[in-house]
Amino acid sequence: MKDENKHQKIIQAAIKVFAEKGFYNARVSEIAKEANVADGTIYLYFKNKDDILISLFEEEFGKIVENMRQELGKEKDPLEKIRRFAIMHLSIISKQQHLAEVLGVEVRQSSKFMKEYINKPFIEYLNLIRSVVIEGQERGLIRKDLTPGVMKRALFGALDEMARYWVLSAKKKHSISEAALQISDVFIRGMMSEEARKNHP
Amino acid sequence: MKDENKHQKIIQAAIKVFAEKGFYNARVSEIAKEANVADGTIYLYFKNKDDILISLFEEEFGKIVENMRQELGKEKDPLEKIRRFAIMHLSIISKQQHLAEVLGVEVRQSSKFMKEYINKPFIEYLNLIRSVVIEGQERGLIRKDLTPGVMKRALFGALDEMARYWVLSAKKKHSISEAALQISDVFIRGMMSEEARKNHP
Amino acid sequence: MKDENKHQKIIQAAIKVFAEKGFYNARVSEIAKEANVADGTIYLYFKNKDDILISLFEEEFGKIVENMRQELGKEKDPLEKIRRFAIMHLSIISKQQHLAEVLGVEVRQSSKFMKEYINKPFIEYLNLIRSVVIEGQERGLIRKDLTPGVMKRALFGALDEMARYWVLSAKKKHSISEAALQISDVFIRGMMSEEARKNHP
Amino acid sequence: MKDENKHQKIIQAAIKVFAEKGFYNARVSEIAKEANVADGTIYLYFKNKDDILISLFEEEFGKIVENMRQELGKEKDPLEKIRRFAIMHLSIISKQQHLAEVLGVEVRQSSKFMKEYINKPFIEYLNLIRSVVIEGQERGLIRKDLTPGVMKRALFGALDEMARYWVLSAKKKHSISEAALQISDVFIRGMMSEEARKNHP
DNA sequence: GATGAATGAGTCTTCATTCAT
DNA sequence: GATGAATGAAGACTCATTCAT
Repeated sequence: MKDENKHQKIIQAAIKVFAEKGFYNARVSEIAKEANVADGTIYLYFKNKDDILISLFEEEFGKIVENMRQELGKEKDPLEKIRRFAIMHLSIISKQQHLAEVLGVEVRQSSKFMKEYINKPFIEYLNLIRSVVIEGQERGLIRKDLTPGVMKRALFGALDEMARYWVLSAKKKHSISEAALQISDVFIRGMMSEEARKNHP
Repeated sequence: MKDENKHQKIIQAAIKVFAEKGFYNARVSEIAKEANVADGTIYLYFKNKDDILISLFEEEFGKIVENMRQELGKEKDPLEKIRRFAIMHLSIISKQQHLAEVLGVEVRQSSKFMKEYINKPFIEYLNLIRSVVIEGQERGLIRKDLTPGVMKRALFGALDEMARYWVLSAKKKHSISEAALQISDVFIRGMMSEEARKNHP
Repeated sequence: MKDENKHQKIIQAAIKVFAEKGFYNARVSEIAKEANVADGTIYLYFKNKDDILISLFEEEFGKIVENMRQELGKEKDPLEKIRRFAIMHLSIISKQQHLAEVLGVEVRQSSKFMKEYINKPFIEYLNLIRSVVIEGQERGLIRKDLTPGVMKRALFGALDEMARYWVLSAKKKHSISEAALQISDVFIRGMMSEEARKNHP
Repeated sequence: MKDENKHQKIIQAAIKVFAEKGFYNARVSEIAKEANVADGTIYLYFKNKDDILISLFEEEFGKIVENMRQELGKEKDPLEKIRRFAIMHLSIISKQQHLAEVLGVEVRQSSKFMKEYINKPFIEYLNLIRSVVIEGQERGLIRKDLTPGVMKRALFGALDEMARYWVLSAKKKHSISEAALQISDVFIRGMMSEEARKNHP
């Protein structure tokens, strides 16, 4: 497993093919072709087809999580962090549609076995929101009656459903960034404490 | 091809098996066994494996949509309707976990061909929310700067992501109905107009 | 097995379906439908699908053999008998195309097991020619160096190949009776003894 | 998909298995076993089971047609060509019995779809006879009242029926080459013009 | 390391046949 | 006898994975 470059080429090819066909309808030979590599070569870099998906997740999603973490670090206000999260999430998706499709779609359908592997970076991603919520509650900006674990899923789900629609629809009616603003706005207003409301626009 | 009862038995068996294994890992023979029916019998009631999933959607999701429509009809206040929607949605899911898994998971991964068939009842369901939002805006209860088409996906996504977690997690930490209340509460507060806020608790 | 009428209805339906689809591509259910009979009813009159074909042969081919035998009986001149055979053979085929297709086509492809049953009436039919040839040789009208067993197959094959073409071709270019005359003429001239040639036109 | 040798091995195995069982009773797995190849390998060289038969025809029958064409080219006398044709036809069959069975039997029963593909070399083969007849007529050696298209089928049918018998019968009573001589003799005498008769033995 | 031809286990689907009504 | 819903054995074909070159 020397050639890091070939590893990447296969991952990128897999993203494309998985996005187009879905994991189960994707053929390993097609990924190989897309990567300009022989079928057998795939097995020098990955244990099996499942492993391609798992690696893809860990690596590509890992980058996104790291990216998002850094971006949120730049903002101090927890309520603003929520807006940033929404905007960035949908921006990532609009920039990497294929990857978004794979992450969004295949997270759910993959067999129970795979879920185990896939969930880790996913939960880490969700917990970025959770931390923001907790921080907001500690600072008195977010209502304390809201469960952070519920909010993280609600916000992620809202954004993600929007993203799925946007990725799959050909027409792209709603501007994706406008959607990000609206959704984050509803969450911010909905979650903010009475106290925060007085100081916020 | 008479026995309506057998059709249902197969659908129910399919819900269980699809929920457990996912569509692609489900074996037709396993559905047959679960339905106490011979493999071949399946093909007296369904064209092929895909057709089982498609029928399942149209029939079972259709019932849910109808149910929800009637339930929302009983409530007059649009903001209350949102709460009801949330509560009912998660209540349906907690009562029909297997079905929820199939609907939630397979909607996304099924091949593009199937999506065509599957989307119809799904969009109808989403549009129940959209109607409520529009109604709320017309009555001045919901901010007019929010796009109904964005809100319907945001609310559905929030609830659905919560549901997925709840269905898949073994421990069921968060009460699902408590989550429904929190999520609907955030959406109601987040979407309500300044005017409505004065009259609402 | 009382209803002789139903037995016939099934045989007739089978002739039609076998002719259209061939034995292996014919579905028992299709024969049943064509015969206006339930699938299961077929098995009250026939042991299995093979048995339909075997019975069909024995009965329908049997009738033809009997018919031909009588017709040949009316003619005294062996050489004329050959002409009659040719004309009648192709006339039967043009009148019962479906049956002809089944007899002609399925005789050959059916499994070895079936051949055993099917061959009997077929050989009987061939032997009608053989008898004529022998008779002709005894009367000095046909060359004695020709083997009757070879001639019977040659004449039958010549007529049958012509028939197959005629049955399968849509356009029916060559008149079938004209073909019968030409073929029998070639055989008569080819087989007749020097002696006979002097007395024949 | 390189190995031309493997393609041939499969074709040869198919000839054997089709001859023994017939196309419909032949199992792909049996052909694979006979060819010392895995089941799946067959599908690297052929699209499907039908395609094996079609390829078999085009390739093997093609060779025979070419062979016969060259052989006939060596003979100048049209009447002699007929004898040669008969002798060669039955000689080919006696040398390649399995192939003969497949060609002779499956030509007729194959589904209408396949016929399209199969007929081409077959018609080409028949037209070798047709050309000889026409040539004979032009040279005044064959009676002009005979339709070449009828004669080609008659001669082929006569030989083919003989061949079928010979191939299928265990005992091989009649010598096949003796039969070829008798049949061609009958056709030659039967078709020759009065003029030719004077000059011929 | 790279290749891609070969493998063969695994599955959907068909359809002749049965049998409860 | 007649029905036709139900059966389940059987087979064509696919495709992830291997391994000789």
